Amino acid sequence: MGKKRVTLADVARLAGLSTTAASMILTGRPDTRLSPEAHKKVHDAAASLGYRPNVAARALRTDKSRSIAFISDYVATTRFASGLIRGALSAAEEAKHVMLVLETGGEPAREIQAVETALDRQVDGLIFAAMRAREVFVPDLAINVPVVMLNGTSARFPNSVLPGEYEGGRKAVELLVGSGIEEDIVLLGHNAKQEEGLFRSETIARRFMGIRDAMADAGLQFSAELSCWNWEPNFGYELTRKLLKSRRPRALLCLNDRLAFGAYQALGEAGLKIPEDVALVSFDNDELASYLRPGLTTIGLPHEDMGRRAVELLLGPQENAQPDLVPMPVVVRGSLPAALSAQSVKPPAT
Amino acid sequence: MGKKRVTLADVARLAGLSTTAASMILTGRPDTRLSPEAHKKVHDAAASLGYRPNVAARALRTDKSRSIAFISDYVATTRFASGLIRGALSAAEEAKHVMLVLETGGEPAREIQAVETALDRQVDGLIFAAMRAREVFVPDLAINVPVVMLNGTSARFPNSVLPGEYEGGRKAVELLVGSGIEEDIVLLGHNAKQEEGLFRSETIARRFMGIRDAMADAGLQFSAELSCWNWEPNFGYELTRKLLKSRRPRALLCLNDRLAFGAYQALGEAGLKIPEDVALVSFDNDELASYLRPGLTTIGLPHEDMGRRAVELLLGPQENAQPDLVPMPVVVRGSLPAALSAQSVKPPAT
DNA sequence: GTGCTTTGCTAAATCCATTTAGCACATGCT
DNA sequence: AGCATGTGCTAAATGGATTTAGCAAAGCAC
Repeated sequence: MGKKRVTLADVARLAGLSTTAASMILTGRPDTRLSPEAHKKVHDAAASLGYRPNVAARALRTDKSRSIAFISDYVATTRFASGLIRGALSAAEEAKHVMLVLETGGEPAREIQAVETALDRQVDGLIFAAMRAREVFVPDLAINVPVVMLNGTSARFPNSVLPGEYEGGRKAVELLVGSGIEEDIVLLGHNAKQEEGLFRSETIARRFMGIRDAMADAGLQFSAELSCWNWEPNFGYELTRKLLKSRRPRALLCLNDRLAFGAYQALGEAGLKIPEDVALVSFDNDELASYLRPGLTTIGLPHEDMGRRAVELLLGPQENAQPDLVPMPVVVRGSLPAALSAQSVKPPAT
Repeated sequence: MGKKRVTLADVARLAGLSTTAASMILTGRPDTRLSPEAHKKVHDAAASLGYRPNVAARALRTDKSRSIAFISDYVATTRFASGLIRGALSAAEEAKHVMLVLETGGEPAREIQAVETALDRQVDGLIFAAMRAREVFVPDLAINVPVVMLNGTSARFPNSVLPGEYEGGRKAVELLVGSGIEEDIVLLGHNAKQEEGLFRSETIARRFMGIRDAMADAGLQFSAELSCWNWEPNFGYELTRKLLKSRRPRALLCLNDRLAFGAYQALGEAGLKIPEDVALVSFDNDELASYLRPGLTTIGLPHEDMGRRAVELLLGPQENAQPDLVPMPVVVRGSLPAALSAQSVKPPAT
């Protein structure tokens, strides 16, 4: 019936020592002067009783809970969030922390709620994750624990983890050039506001910069730039269809995989072969990209690495205050003319 | 500098009452005999100081933490997990609980770890979530809090939340029949072991039963059943391609959206029009299904509802001990000949 | 043997909210 | 007046760990 949990006092009693001694030994204090025999007795007692410390009691005393909060705007609209969460979760587990997940829907009231809830529970750190990389609103509350922005930035909290979009943009162009394509490349998904960093995402602006710089370095120009305000498959489809009425490009550089997916559909209908007639490169490494035939070559968003990195930063020494740029992996599949073989490739040296 | 947190004692002092009184008033005890003035004074004091109770202290005393643990095998391999998590998260928020998310990778050692970690933290309940509905291994530990199995079952813990696969299976067939298709229907993704419930998922067996029963009720038989051991796009593609060499079916009943996706590709290559030449119905309501053209009509897995339901069961009165079957929504898109218009439809009366 | 340091350990305070037991006074009844 | 009952509130114990302050015995120097 009433078998209560084993407490430190029980362990101490069995070991024939004080709770002080037991506590010091089990928490592994360094400067203690307790004898080796005492250590052994306490450890044995703890093991034989199956002692597990009461986390609430410990948190009450120490104000540390070995837990962190992952506060995100959306966890649903995700092929994104789950990667971030998974990476964070795994790093947290390694650091023997648990992770509270909170969702705010981007609503200020819920954001305040979430932060208060987290702080009430003595979390040792906060991660603010945004599903679209952007300047994130962080409620104006006194926060007395470390904060890391994940896939977003905040003026108040300089520590952030972002995808290395500039390099990613460059890589996409380099892939095209590297497979011998040097003319009639069309950019699919151009958006002036995004390029200026005004809409949705600052980091996308860097992706554009990388693309532009690499094009310039290769001495190339896009033969057309197709604009849309949203990067969904039907835009990719419509834009590509319209394009094909007047010309037939050698390659499409798509700003994400869903646009590329739409483009595949339009190319298929037009009877064009990928990559023989038209080659494609894209961004994100959506699950989608591996389902297409041929597989879509894409510069992946390193969500899992980012989540992991955020936790490491959070629990680490809290020094550097510049954004941590996580390299975007190059995932080579069949949508480019051969040269490289298939399979995923980690970011190369350069 | 050292502005500490406001404690209950501070509130009591400001209100000119004892901490006992403050505690009783703030926790909203029903049978208290404290005066209305006392109530007002305490509430005012708490508000003016911005008092927030220390959750650790409360948990220590009451053994309740207003938190639950969501223990899942995989959170990554997900278009699935995120729906479950999101639903659970939102129900937890409504119930003013927080949710710890733990991932085990299906490894027994980590499962034990996860349960211990959760219990150490005084969680008020455990949700064991499986990414594929199945009998789930639950570590053999003393668990003294409610447990709900989510998308899985366990002999030890009868409370579970599962998709209503039998009805879902029926609905898929009824959709085909309802749009006037009565012959030459091919089943894509048959798998004897799954149908017997021996492989991966028990609940899939019920999906098959629903399909078979509804076919029988309509007096129909499949003109072919294409088997494969894995429901990925390339299987759908290859099987459909092979099929098309010898015959041209009127409809494909696909066991999930990814198979259907593969079928779309093969049908497209063969120049067949959907739904005029070949109609499709499928299961899951993957994000994918909405990207296809025409959109894929599919019987959705109600992950979000399931997650939500699991939390409600967990925090509810703990009575019923039979599986809670959450209805699978019918999502009508363009892959069936008209009759019903577009858009998502909630499960109809029958 | 006196005085000082070191070694090995412990008593008691502390973190903060909840809860049990019960006090002091007022009211009602006879 | 005497006793029971009700009202409004509080002192103190409690939960389980960590941590501060410090005690007793042993070792050492001279």
